[in-house]
Amino acid sequence: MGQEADGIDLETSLGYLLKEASSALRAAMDDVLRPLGMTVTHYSCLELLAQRPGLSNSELARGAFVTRQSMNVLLHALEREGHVTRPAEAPVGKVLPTRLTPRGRRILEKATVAVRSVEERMLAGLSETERSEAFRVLQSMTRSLRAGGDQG
Amino acid sequence: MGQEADGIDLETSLGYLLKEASSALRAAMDDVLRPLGMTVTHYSCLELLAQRPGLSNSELARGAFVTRQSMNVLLHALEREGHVTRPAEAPVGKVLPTRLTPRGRRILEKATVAVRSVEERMLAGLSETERSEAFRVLQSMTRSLRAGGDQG
DNA sequence: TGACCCATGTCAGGATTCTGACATACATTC
DNA sequence: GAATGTATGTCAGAATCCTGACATGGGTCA
Repeated sequence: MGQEADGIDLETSLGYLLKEASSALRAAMDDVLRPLGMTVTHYSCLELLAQRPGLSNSELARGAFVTRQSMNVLLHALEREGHVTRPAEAPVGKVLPTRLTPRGRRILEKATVAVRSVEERMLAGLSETERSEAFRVLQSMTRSLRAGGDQG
Repeated sequence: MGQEADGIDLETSLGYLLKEASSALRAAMDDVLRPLGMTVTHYSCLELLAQRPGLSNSELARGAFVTRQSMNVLLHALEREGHVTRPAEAPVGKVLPTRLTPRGRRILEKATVAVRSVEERMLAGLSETERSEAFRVLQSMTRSLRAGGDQG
């Protein structure tokens, strides 16, 4: 009610609110990551590698929500800075498994502290049940959106 | 438990989930908007103008989560296509109030139908109480994130 | 009235990302 | 063993967006 055929009320739209929250999160993360010379994609890539060493370029791209090409240039930069290593030749197939260097692991630790503070600030004021509820709802939304994308 | 000082478990991170959901939503909206030759920012701008006619460039930028500069080039494009109109001179100050043309209103109606279908798909499987719960939680997150950003 | 501060619209430059395309490697099928 | 389909890494070009900067208009305060 209140939003007939004349438009979608942005004030009450969950889609708009989702974008708003995501935008605020990105901005907050960028703020705390900037002193470390890192960006959100930077951090995402490193964090993914810490949890699942040996990930390929394509897998990292999917995990960080960017294209293979973007992740490729990022990996080259990280390699140049000595934060990750990739074998010159693929052990099997074309996949070049990427791994963190000690230096990469070190800067990731700093970034993790910063990011965790942001996440805690975001969750401030929410009870434990509200957090798990939000978790389930967000998962449901993502699943439903992905399910429909295959029809085209 | 399970996510001590060695990192943030992306599988259980609400921040990561938020980004994932937002990314899926954007992809789904782009899919249904592409046949109309529109992008998400396009649509956001038109929808904002429909609800609050006379919005300025800067206000539209904030509402669509882009910079003034990006919104400026978008408005020029929309003006060239005859979807919006802006006075040649500012009635007061430097602000140029923007308004939808009948043609802009027409294409917005089509876009609204498409976007509404995406939003309904996203909300499928969620009860009414879950939706309002998600609404409150997302609002709380955004507010908390914004509150801390002013300290720098 | 004048100084100061903030917000706006706009221009130029650079950085980032994406779209499109290609060759290669593995798995599956016949 | 050959053909096909899928997935990967990479290159080139274009589109997009942002950072930095400038001049202008309005409000506040002395």
